[in-house]
Amino acid sequence: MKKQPKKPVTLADIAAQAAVTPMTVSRAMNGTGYVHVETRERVLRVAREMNYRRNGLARGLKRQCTETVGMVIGDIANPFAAELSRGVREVLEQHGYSLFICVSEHSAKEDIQAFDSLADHRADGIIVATRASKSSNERLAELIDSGVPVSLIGRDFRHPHADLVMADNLKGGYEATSHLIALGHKRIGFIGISLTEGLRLKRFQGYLEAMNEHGLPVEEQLIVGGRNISEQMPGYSTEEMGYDGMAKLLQLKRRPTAVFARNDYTAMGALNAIKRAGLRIPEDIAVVGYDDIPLASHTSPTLTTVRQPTREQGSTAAEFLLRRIEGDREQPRAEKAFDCELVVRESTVPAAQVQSVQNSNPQIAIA
Amino acid sequence: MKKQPKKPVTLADIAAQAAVTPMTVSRAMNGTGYVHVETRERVLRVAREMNYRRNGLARGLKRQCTETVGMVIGDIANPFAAELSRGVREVLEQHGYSLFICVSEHSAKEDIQAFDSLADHRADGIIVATRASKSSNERLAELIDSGVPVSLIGRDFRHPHADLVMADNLKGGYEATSHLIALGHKRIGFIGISLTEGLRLKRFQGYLEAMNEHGLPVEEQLIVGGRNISEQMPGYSTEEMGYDGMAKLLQLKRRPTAVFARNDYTAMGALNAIKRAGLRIPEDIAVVGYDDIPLASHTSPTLTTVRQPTREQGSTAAEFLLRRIEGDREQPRAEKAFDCELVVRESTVPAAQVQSVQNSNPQIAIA
DNA sequence: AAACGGTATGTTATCGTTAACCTACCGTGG
DNA sequence: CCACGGTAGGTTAACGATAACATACCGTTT
Repeated sequence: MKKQPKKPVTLADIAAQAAVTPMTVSRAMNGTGYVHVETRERVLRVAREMNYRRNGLARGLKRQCTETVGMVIGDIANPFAAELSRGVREVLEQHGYSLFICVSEHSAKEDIQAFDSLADHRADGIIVATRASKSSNERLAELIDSGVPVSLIGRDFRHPHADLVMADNLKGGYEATSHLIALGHKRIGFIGISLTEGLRLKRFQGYLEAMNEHGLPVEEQLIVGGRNISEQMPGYSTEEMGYDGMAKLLQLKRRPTAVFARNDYTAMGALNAIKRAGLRIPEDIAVVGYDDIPLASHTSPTLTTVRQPTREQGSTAAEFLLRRIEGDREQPRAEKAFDCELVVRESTVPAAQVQSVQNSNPQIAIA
Repeated sequence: MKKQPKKPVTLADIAAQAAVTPMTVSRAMNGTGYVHVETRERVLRVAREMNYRRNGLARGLKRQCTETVGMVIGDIANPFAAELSRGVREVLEQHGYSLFICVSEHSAKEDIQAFDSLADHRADGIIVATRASKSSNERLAELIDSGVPVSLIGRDFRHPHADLVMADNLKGGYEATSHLIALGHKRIGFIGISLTEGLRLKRFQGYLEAMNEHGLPVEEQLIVGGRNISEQMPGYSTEEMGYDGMAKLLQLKRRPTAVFARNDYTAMGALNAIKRAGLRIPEDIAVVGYDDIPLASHTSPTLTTVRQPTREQGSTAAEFLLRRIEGDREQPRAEKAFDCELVVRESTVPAAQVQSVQNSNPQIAIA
């Protein structure tokens, strides 16, 4: 009895061996309908012996669902995206769905490819956590219009039938900047403006708002990006953006006394640039990051940053998506914005003083 | 003419609109067979108007291939895995395959779930880059036996019909340790032994070999793991392992003068523990990591580490897999081990002296 | 004894696409 | 004028699983 690995085993093969019809095998495998105990056991035994593996294509085709969800992220190495995906997976797993992740490397073209690929393979729904762009938004709208359930995370794009989860980054940026202002800083730089996003970046708008509200002038030369060569920007290259941007700021005649970076990687790059220049943090320059990635509490000095409830954003997006998959696909958009939380560490306040800052404002968390 | 997003558009729908048969539509969409130019254009126009999306399930079912490859990784946030996946994607994309990534969170159970999920959905092949375990190896063997092309990366498991790509970590561990020995260190610790892997970890064996070869005693108390609570170990928790392990070593009466960490995250944790203890690196304790993740050149001090050609491992695994998918699935195993390269930075040699170390051994790279 | 509901199967048709085969037309070269 | 090869398309039958329906047998209940 030689194995013939050429042709995969089908229900019909098992049925022949077990002297029943394929339908009975199907029932036995899925536990649906009536099957005599002995029959079921015989069928399952044969299936195991023949190393049967169900054909998800045929199954999905007939059942019109694959119990599969796709997630598109821009950078697989980004701890923020990683944490999102954990939240997503937690929820999906409880409901028996598999998660397939597609990486777009922050390119709009590959974003679209990922959408298409997932839609073609009839994922039951798609979670999108990449940066928005005109072309990808358009394709996304087509998908949603054609009935594919979609849930967006932190994506600046709204559609009446796509759910949306995000963090209140405007407020986060505002609080980060206010924290620096409260510490007495007046010349505060911003690192991480990119060409395509321009000024729409919410955490940057929060920075502007805080500056304006406290009557501080916003100097254009204190607002820097990276080299802006390409849009491709994995984690470690945003770190370069931070390094280069900080280097630019350090060359100014009147350099800033504090900087707010678009994310923690960028902030880490800035930390390095400052240290290379022989300056002290936070005494000479204070630094605030964004995201509170795990590494933020392990840099030296540890990094003051803004934490967004990352895993919760993932799990909420998944819950929204499942509700849409299993309910009405045309139901109105669900939307949820999570509050951010300032986490004060040594990059803005010397270790010894951290405690007192906390007491002055109970809103602030200390790590 | 209202849209009916309920039922997705099929070839038959387009055929009706364009006054041809579904077969002609199929030919027009795929560019196969003869189709009159005008017909093709009419068909394509109708398809676009109707927002047609091909059904990959039906297509895959009929064609017996999905042009899809699955990849299983243990930790999505691990830059090493990220870089592997980039290598994989590069190659797959050139050949028109999509990549779906499944994350197992370093759990054997979820490893198996990922395999099953990918096999069920009839991925044309699977790339596995998770840690080996008994149960997952068994399931993997079943899959391979049933004809699914599988390509393994850095996984200590061999099968006659599964290709294997890895780095020569034995040699890497040997060279890292030898480097420390050459610098005059005699008491060298190892951080990162885990309960399940035990002593099979190749880079640890390299450590042992180097110590023995140079006549240095291997002291059991210098070999530490982390808290070993769970097997789940994303990047930042291996960092904790490094911190905790180093803390243990620092409490010894006679502490080591150098440590070799199982990977860069672990090494970063060790760096932090040493700095917290007020000791200098490398003067008091030298540290070597493994993997050369992007952050390794941005820590302070920068991290001496062992670089493995990561992206190449990914692309080679993908090439092996494609060869198997498109050729004979029963072809004998291809196997390739990549050489590692010691990268000397400040955590073992003070910045000023790095140059001279390089000259004494042209094998060593300087970053 | 007929009717009924529960149990255990078998039959048929279909999901959407495409490989394989078949038909038919056209112009051209022998 | 016919055979032939190229072109343009249609027809049929799967791919593998399962929903929907049909069958058949049992033991009860009325």
